[in-house]
Amino acid sequence: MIRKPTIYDVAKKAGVSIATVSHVINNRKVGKRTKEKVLKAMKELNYQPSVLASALTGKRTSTIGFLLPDLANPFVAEMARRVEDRAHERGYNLVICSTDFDTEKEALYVSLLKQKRVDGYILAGGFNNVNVLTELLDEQIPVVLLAESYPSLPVNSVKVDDFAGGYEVASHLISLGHEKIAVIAENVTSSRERIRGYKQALQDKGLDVHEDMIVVSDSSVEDAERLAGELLDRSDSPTAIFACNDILAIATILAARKKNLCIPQDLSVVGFDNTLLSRSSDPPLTTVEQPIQDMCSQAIDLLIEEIEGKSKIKQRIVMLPRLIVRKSTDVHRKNTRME
Amino acid sequence: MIRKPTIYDVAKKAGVSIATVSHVINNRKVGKRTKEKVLKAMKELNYQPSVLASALTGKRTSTIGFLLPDLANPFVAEMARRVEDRAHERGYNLVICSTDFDTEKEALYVSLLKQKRVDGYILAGGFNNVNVLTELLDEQIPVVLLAESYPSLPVNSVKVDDFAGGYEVASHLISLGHEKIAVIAENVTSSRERIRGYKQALQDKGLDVHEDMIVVSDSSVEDAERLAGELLDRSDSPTAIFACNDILAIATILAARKKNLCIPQDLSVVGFDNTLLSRSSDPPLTTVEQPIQDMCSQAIDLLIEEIEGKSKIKQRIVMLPRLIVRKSTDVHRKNTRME
DNA sequence: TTGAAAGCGCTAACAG
DNA sequence: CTGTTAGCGCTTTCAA
Repeated sequence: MIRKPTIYDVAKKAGVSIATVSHVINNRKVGKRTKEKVLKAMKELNYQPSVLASALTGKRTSTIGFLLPDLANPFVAEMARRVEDRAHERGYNLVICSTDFDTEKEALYVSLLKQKRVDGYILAGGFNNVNVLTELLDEQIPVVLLAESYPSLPVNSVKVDDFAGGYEVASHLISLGHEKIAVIAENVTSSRERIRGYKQALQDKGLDVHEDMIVVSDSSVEDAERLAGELLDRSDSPTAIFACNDILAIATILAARKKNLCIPQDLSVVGFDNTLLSRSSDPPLTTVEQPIQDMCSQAIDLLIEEIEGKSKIKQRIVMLPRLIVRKSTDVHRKNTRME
Repeated sequence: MIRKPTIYDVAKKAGVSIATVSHVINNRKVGKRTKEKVLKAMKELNYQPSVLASALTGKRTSTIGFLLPDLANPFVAEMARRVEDRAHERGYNLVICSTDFDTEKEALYVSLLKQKRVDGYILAGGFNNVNVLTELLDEQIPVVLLAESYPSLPVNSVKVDDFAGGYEVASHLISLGHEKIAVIAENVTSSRERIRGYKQALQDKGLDVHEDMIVVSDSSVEDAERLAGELLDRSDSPTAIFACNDILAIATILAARKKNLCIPQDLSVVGFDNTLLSRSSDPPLTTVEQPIQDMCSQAIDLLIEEIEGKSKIKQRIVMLPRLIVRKSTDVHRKNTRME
């Protein structure tokens, strides 16, 4: 393997010192003529500066650590894509780590990324390890939370108003005449917020909240399908189910299909996230759209401001979600399932 | 920001030289007692070696560059997840770049990753820039192609037998009585192979191949939907459509739905990849399963063997796909659309 | 404007 | 077994 050209090679070829080459790399004041010589030498040698070496002297690595629960989840994958796009636009690379909501993995990956000296972190969608987060904050390492937030911690975050989302979903269902509305949630903050919104809507409309109508899944399709099935088997089964994300909603539909229930006639189902899944499912899913693109750009922008030291004030950005009504919800028809 | 402890700090605290510390880090022969002292010092200081510094002296960065077409594609996202898992198991991180099949982005990202000295590359699913690939190979940088291959180049690759997949799909459709079978493809090698298989099956069954029944999309849902629509508008419209991936198949279904065609009664549709989409769609999609997990582990393992210099013989691994028949295909009923 | 030289944190001979 | 020391490729004073 042939050795890559270094700054010394360029310097020699251009007949200048390495300091001068360094100056042109970082385009500082250099004589026009010398600059040209250096540029020419760089081109001829096909020289590419080593990020490692320059980072070692204190400069940035231009890479961002992106921790997320599971890349295989379409909503998460789409976030990743948007984050990546913005990061690249700004000149940063992304190293991605799926944590599966596992606090140990979270700690492990952060530790690894620290050794690689990433410039900052985006923690997305359900980062559970508060210790690690606090540590990062204490060490003044740039962090922004995406699609979640820790109200008690001074940390940048970007998310939708999950409470409002939950509220809208429940209101929609109630306006359709549903009263027995179950919820399938995940064990993450955003789900909890959505549930809060759901409860608030019920109360505002004078309906009772039944805690046993709220179940928490481990985020897998299988588990959600099982839970939905159980819900539907109850004597007092719900006429509508609010799934806290589209995958859970799809699982719910699969469960209902197994029991020969028609959607939306026998059961209304609402998802969350407006992923590709919600358009392709049968029937197309009523769901809640998050402004993913904006959220992700903002998150990266916030992070980079902090990395580049341009701002020190922490921000909590909350965007508004939007209910998208498709075919999986309909008016509740009394007696429909009384045969 | 407090300075992170370095090897010098550990050495001083343990009362030994930095060389000794280095030895215990890379666990080489060190006296039991001294080793303990060093370990203790490291723990107390919460010391973490700098990957940058050690990489600068010639060691690995333990990070792999992963170029893929688009993370937002569910099949690609799932590959990414599997690759990531295996990479982490083996102690490597992944930096991910979506190229959108754009040769310039491909070149740009590889160039950036070179500057960061990643140890090797996984190029997935449609890497078009042969120059860049050749360059990598010439520089003896470890590379493995995932879900694609360049038969003419000496490079490791792992993929399914796309030809066989296409052959199986077409055979399935033909056995159902279809004769006018269209194809919606992407402009990538795997699609071309699948088309070859499709053509072979037609020929083997004594059917004519009509090139105008094969259309190529730009991989977006919108474009595929448009193309499918056009196909269905033809006077001599197909009774079955083979979409070269599940997203294209979903788009086809959407297009058919718009024209009030029932699937599979009026039109059979087959996808490829067996993503979550194919299970959740309506009707559930007949599709071809790729052994993603195996492919991805193998790809990483191959790459790491090469990185760690354990093997120099290039391999081309081809796995067998499996047709999964669901509800989107049915026997062709003559006259169905003759009203 | 340009250059000499001292690091950045670690590894790897080479000595002892 | 442990320590000394010369780099790895680049940035950055400080002089010239």
